[in-house]
Amino acid sequence: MSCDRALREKGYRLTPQRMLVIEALHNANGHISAEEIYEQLHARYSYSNISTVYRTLELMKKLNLVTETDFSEGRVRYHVAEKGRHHHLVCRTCGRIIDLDESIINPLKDTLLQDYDFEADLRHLAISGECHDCYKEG
Amino acid sequence: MSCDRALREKGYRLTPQRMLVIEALHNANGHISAEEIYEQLHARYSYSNISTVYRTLELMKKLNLVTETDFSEGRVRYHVAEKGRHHHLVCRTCGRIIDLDESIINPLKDTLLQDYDFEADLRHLAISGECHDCYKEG
DNA sequence: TTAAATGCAAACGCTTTGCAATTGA
DNA sequence: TCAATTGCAAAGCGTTTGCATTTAA
Repeated sequence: MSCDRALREKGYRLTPQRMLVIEALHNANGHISAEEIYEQLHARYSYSNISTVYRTLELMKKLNLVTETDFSEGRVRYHVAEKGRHHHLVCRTCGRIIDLDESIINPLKDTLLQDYDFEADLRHLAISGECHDCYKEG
Repeated sequence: MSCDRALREKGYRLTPQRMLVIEALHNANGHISAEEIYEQLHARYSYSNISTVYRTLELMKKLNLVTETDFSEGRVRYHVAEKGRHHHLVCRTCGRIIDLDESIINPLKDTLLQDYDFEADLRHLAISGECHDCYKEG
């Protein structure tokens, strides 16, 4: 279901600002920060505000329409939930981000459930480390 | 090797402030925040400052004497490296933290290295989710 | 003696909030 | 109509920084 409809169905208003935030999220290739969303919003709607972006993102998180990932950059990045679950390998040296399929993590998820009775929420994991090129040199 | 000696050997001074920061880290049962370290430091050394705590922690991170873990609390927590590597399951509902042995994560680490040529830094992973008691009720 | 380390106060960067004005349904 | 939403400005919070002063070695 589209984010637009999801908002409406829960009784929330679909304002121009919210539409543009949703559009920025969808157009983003990869993960996008609140600041970047705001830049796009502001370019098309100059009398808009970053607090609206944060409020919209908070709402969308609550409705499970976006997920939040912390790449340890001092700010958090957002991603539309419906684009699928995947994970990230973040190279601490060159900054490269390698996408990782959910299936790689599933064995761990299963172990945690069986051995620890813990239902892990592994929707967007960012694993830090070093990529091949960088640790070859280090 | 003790943190005190490690600092000395690298040519850094062992100030009273640094000793108290190290002591707070060692006495901490589990993970401790900069603010909590500062409270202990300040109680014994009233003319001390939180910026010293941050500077000491930064130095100790650089020397691999402490590790940093983000429990998504809006602040980061520290832990002496020599106390051993372990991971955490954080229940998003009741806040309970379950310690997890490193060995649980090793298969994933191996997979990432073999399949992705990625040397993952999994020294202190915090995995969010729900513990048995909470997801039984949810 | 002197470079390293500290205290202080101010700045920083991301995020949140109170409130009056606006607006979607 | 009128509660939901917004813009604005200011605050909040953890963390960092510039600089004069102090201090460990």
